[in-house]
Amino acid sequence: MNDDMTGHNSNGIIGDELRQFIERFETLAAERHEILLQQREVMAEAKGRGFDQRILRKIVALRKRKPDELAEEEAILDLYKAALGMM
Amino acid sequence: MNDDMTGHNSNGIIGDELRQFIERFETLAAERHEILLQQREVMAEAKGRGFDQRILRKIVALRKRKPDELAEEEAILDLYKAALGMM
Amino acid sequence: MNDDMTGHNSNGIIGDELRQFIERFETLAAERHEILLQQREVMAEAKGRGFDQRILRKIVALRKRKPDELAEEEAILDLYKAALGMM
Amino acid sequence: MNDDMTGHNSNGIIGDELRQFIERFETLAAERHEILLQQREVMAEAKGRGFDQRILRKIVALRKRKPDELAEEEAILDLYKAALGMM
DNA sequence: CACGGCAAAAGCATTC
DNA sequence: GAATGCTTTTGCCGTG
Repeated sequence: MNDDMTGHNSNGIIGDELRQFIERFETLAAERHEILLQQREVMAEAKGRGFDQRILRKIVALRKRKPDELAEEEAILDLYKAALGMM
Repeated sequence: MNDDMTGHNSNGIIGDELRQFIERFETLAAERHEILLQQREVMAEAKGRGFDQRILRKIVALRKRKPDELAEEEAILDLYKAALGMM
Repeated sequence: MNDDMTGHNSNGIIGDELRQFIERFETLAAERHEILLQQREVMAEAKGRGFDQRILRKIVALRKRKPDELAEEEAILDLYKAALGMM
Repeated sequence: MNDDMTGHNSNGIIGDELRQFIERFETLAAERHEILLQQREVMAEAKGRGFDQRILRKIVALRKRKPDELAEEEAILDLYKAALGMM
């Protein structure tokens, strides 16, 4: 903004340090975004090969979860369904 | 599915309670949907009067963000100055 | 902004009409938000009665879907699981 | 689970292809997570240098929104004028 | 007018 | 308990 030496603005030593942290952070954010786009590409390619993207994501989510937690949730869901006469 | 005489497919007290929560939730969801339809009507009417729906939605979005942003902008400036030891 | 008669700003006839559409739309949006809050209350109450909110939402989602679509998706999911040796 | 000799739990060509898409996706997800950790390191380092993490994140968010908003603001103004027949 | 893609909202879990 | 990031859902739009 200006180049005075008062330190009362973002061009002082403190400001420079702050700026560096922010820029490092933003660079990493950009990389993350880049990878996100690559993930979309993978999904698009899979779709092009005839797979159902929605279900692929379900599979990925399933693989990430602990088997016993998964079983637990299934059990409760069945319980509720039974209570509602949905089975 | 069962042989109780309540006329509901729920099984037992728990099932009834569960069903009530779900039905209340679904009723509210239906109301929300109803209002959504009214919003579409407003948009359709505006369109009939020669306005561009896309633009209207942008204006609404902008108006919504504006107050937040003003407040945020102010807050951030103060925080920023504090972080730089300017206060 | 001003009260001239050029029609070149948002206080002319056209501007008034535009404003009315926007305000009607925003009012409806506020109502929708209000109902959303009520839905959250229902869920909170159910949780207080010992039900699992996450699974309640799953039930609601299940009830909304067409049975045959549901079966179809289940089938594909099982197919993929089998292909991956997850069963 | 099966008796093929590939050393994979996949069943058949389709399973292999499916597995590849999923693993590529998961690898990218892991990379994304890795970068997230690096972002946290940057923040931690900044904190160690006396900056307030909450403020830093706000600044980043503000910087991110700014360009978008400027562009949008401009666009909306033009659209708005067009909608009002001012062009 | 249905359908799929895309953008925005909301729910959920996690982290600080 | 506030805030961040991720996932899922929702709503909108263009195309066939």
